[in-house]
Amino acid sequence: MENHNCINCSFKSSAAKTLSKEEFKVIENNSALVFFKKGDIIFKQGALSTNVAYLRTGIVKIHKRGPSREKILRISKSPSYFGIPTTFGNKINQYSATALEDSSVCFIDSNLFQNFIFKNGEFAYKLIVELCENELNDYERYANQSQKQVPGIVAETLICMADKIFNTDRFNFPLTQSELADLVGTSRESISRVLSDFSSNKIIEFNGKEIHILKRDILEQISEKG
Amino acid sequence: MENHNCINCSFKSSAAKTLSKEEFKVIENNSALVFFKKGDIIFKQGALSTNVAYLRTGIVKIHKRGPSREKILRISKSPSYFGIPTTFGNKINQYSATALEDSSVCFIDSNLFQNFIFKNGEFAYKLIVELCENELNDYERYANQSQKQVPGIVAETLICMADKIFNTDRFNFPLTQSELADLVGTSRESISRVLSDFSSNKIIEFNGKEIHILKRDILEQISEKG
DNA sequence: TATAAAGTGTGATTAATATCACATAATCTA
DNA sequence: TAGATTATGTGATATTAATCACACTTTATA
Repeated sequence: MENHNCINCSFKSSAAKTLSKEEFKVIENNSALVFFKKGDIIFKQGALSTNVAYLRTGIVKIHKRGPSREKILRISKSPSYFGIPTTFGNKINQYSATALEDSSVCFIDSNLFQNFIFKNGEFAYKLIVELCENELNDYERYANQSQKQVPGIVAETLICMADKIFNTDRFNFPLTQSELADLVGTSRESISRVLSDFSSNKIIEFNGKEIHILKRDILEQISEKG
Repeated sequence: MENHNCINCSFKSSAAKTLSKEEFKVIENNSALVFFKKGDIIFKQGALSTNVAYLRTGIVKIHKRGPSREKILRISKSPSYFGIPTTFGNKINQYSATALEDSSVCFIDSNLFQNFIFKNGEFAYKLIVELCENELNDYERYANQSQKQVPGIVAETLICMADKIFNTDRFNFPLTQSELADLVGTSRESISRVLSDFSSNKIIEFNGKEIHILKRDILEQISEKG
């Protein structure tokens, strides 16, 4: 559970490392590397999906239309696969992916990918392990968030971002407050109030885009209390 | 996405079918079939996990301690695997499983299981597909529930149970109201009130344990509205 | 079968947060 | 750089559902 690099965790590229150089070349030669600007849609819910997406550089959000609004399911930073469930689980994308920073994505043909799974047991096994870790992580967040109040979830999210995406307590926040609301499942206004509150209590510092966690212990306390 | 047989969907045994008779015998001979009574704990969060659990008969709940209460992550009916993520994702169980009805579970040694993945690409591939479907289903429920109010989630849950577990609109409800509260993420009292309300409006009929969906269209409407 | 334990129903109250309304600030874009 | 668009801050109000309290009912168990 240590290799994760996103909120609610996409899996890392460790599976890919089990391929030999030759095998990896086959993948490289048969896949398109595409660059996306911040804000660009990488793939869209409802569209046909025939490729596995592998994030080489950048940060993306995985999101899905809910009954009344958009829900951000996870945020994933490179390197990670992020299109496997939607490609192998269904012919039609069940969620969208959008670049939060300039990003590059390798689209691997799903038949090619399937071939490697068939032929390379170790590769398949690592994929399975990573999908499992992913699921455990979903469960963790799912169990937490349904029992916490807004300040607790926001605190948890900030800590998680610092630890799993940026590896520092000071970073440029990749989301608007509306998006953060869609991630934690609350309203934009509530986010604004919670952040103001954290800020006026000197728990965090933020000016527009940059977040600086000043009192991590208190933030953790708020997160644990709910 | 059609093969599912649980709420928020565990995967079916289709992967196992790709094994030859001989291969399947090896698994059968090296795994223990254990019977559980309603209410028995099958495995427990925090315990060491060295087996993959395959539900042969019965219904189980997968649950996890949250910060303030228990959260039911999914309900799974046979036939299905339900211990893969916790076995391959971590050495320690990240969630518990408890029998909701008398059940029988086949515990397959994880090394043996891993062996089959290594050797049988088709088996591995089907497992991957099913894990992916699982994840998409989690996403679906996750996106829905965070945006619906209690009556909407309860309506959705009842419909889902009727369709995916019992295949009929009249069934013995496998959960207490407290458990249903832990599943949908609300309080026991709210569940009681919502069910009373549905009942007095003749949308459902229920006497203790038996649920009968009388007006499915209205229930669906409530579910969609939120 | 008596007694305990677990589960359920329902009113009153409280608390959290959604919603509405609008002001202000930042940022795109022609 | 002007004007438009998008993002944010904040008060007032409404609403949903949590919590508390307790009666009642069903189910276990000695």
